[in-house]
Amino acid sequence: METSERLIESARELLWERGYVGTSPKAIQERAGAGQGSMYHHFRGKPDLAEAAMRRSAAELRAQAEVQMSTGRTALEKATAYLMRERDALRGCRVGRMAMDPDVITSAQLREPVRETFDWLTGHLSAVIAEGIDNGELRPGIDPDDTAALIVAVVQGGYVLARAADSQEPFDRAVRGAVALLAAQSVTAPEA
Amino acid sequence: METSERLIESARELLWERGYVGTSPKAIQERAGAGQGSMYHHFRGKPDLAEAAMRRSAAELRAQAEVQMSTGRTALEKATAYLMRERDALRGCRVGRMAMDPDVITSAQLREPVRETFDWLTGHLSAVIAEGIDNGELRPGIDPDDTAALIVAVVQGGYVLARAADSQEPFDRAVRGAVALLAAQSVTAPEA
DNA sequence: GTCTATACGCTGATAGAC
DNA sequence: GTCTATCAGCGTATAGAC
Repeated sequence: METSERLIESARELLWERGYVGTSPKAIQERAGAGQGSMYHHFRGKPDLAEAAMRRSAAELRAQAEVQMSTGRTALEKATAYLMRERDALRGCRVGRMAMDPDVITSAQLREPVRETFDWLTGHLSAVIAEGIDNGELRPGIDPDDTAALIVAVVQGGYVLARAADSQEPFDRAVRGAVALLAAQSVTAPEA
Repeated sequence: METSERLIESARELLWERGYVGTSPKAIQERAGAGQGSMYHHFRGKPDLAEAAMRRSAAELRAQAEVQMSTGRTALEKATAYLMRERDALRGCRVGRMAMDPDVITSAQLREPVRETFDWLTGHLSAVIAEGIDNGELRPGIDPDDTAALIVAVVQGGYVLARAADSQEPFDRAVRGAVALLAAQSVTAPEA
């Protein structure tokens, strides 16, 4: 693999494990097996390399979400497929984690890929819900945008609970809780 | 205010703004108006001071949650009161934020107050839901533990969405989405 | 209790040789 | 493209005077 590739992949891993503030250029170089000069030849500095790494992780997340959201036939199946995808809750979300980093959130350059990703994700889920309502599959009482935000938030918040507990369990519970409440909105299941 | 108090309060603010990895002893001292020696006289080091600060924030969070969960009469009112409490979504949760910090999560000493807090919180919400089901107020189809985890996760995940978007809106949407789905579980509102 | 002095490795770069 | 200096400042303390 090329040096520039290895730097991006190393940055992706370290940003996932330690966040932006907790990741030093030196650590990235060591993991990539590259020297100082090499990194500064390919990238202007830490923010540039981090942006490249974050954009790649964001693209990966979108690709995965697209698979899940085209996995089911009904809106409920699609939303459930997104929620129930297997996730290592203790590792958390490569993209969502960045939102908690002070230096990412105060930099327009670094926040932008994060913003785009969640915008895209909630937008697509909202469309799925809206279609389900139009179909007559879901009760019209729920708001598509609110419900989409809820779904994405449950996953992101589930990571917080899992890491606090040092256990996958609260993540799985939160997701199951959301799936159960959504299922009750199906017109074919009038009772909870 | 005593020096030791000022150190704890400064640490609380900085941990909230910048996380554990992003907060240096020096920055805490400067904000507290205290010297190096002063801090190391009152605390053994950064982890000790951080633990004191986190335990105080955890106690504060529990006290607030107790107020909200005794605010309503019915289970639905209590859960809704917890969800709808006014929150500055862009600042996030003082306790939940710590769960994303690599040095907190890998230290038993620092993770413990975070674990306790979410344990306590989900436990109490679960009891509220269970009581609502026993009362006949809520449909018996939902699991109290799963639903409690969902409620806590929505709030924590809402912070992620808000910070990613640099806007309060997605947080409010996620919370409203959760409130709407919960309300549909009330036996007095058979339809969504 | 608080202060200043000292220490050593790390952070995030730049410069210039190869 | 990659490597090895070199750098000023920060991070996280410890020691000892006052």
